[in-house]
Amino acid sequence: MKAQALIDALRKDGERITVLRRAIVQCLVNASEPMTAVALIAVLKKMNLQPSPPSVYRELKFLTEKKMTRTLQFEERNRRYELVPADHRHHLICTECKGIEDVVVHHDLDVVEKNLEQQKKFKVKRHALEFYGVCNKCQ
Amino acid sequence: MKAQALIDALRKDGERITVLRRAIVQCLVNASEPMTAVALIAVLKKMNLQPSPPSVYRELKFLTEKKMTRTLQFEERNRRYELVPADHRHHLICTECKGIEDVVVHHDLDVVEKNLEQQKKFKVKRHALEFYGVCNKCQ
DNA sequence: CTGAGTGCAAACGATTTGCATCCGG
DNA sequence: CCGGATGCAAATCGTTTGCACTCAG
Repeated sequence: MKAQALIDALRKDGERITVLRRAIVQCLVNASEPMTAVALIAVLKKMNLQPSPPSVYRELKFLTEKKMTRTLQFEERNRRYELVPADHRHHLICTECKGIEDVVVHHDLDVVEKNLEQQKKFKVKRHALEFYGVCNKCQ
Repeated sequence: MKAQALIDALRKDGERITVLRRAIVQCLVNASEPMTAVALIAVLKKMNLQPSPPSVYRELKFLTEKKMTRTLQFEERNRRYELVPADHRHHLICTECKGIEDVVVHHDLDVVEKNLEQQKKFKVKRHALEFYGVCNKCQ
């Protein structure tokens, strides 16, 4: 199981494995879309954990520093968190149901970035690309 | 002057032209990058206006409903606002100085969107594309 | 004159911080 | 045992709301 592998990796790094840490990793592995901290807290409550918000935020920060998760900011108030995906992902965001779908799209942005570096002298480190629209179900 | 044209358009729509409204439009016209409400309030203060934050937020909401401005959300806490640009813009965001530069890039995302609509049955309305990196000055 | 626009105070909601306590290794 | 992890309360901070007052047309 993926969650166990992540936990093992943390343990190997000498990090403590607490109940909350294990549960949060498990939630993120199960999540079908990048989660907000608020949603994560709700799920954890259903698992009979009563985590305080600060603990959850600190844990997410910890995992992000460990480069195990990353943060995303869409056009909404809350920050979202997801496990760092192996491949280069972008997102489809439904403006109706607010659902988020991951996609791997084939694009020419590498070329675009090279041009930007030459023409604008801007050193591109990464890019964010989101598509907003209406998902299959909501049409 | 661009600001005057926008004000005239509003007046033509039967909207009231207040001191604050005119000043905010002027600020956005002058702005070299999408502004946060907080930054906008600071600039307005320098113009000897003492707008209350709620008034500024309401005004920005009004202008956005009028489709004269639009909101942007980068990977930072605050929302940003900019006049709706005539052409299709994206942004270069410097992670050092936090500066934002507009760019018009030539890309193949139209094709990507068509593929998404066919393969994922996701009706794309728009996309957001930002490049994060280090600007010329900060390198 | 009349309703849109405004200021002020307070509410809101996500996130952070300080601090005392707890527990994994 | 010991330092990292946690809970709780409170602070932060951008943004929103309620309400009474003001001013543009």
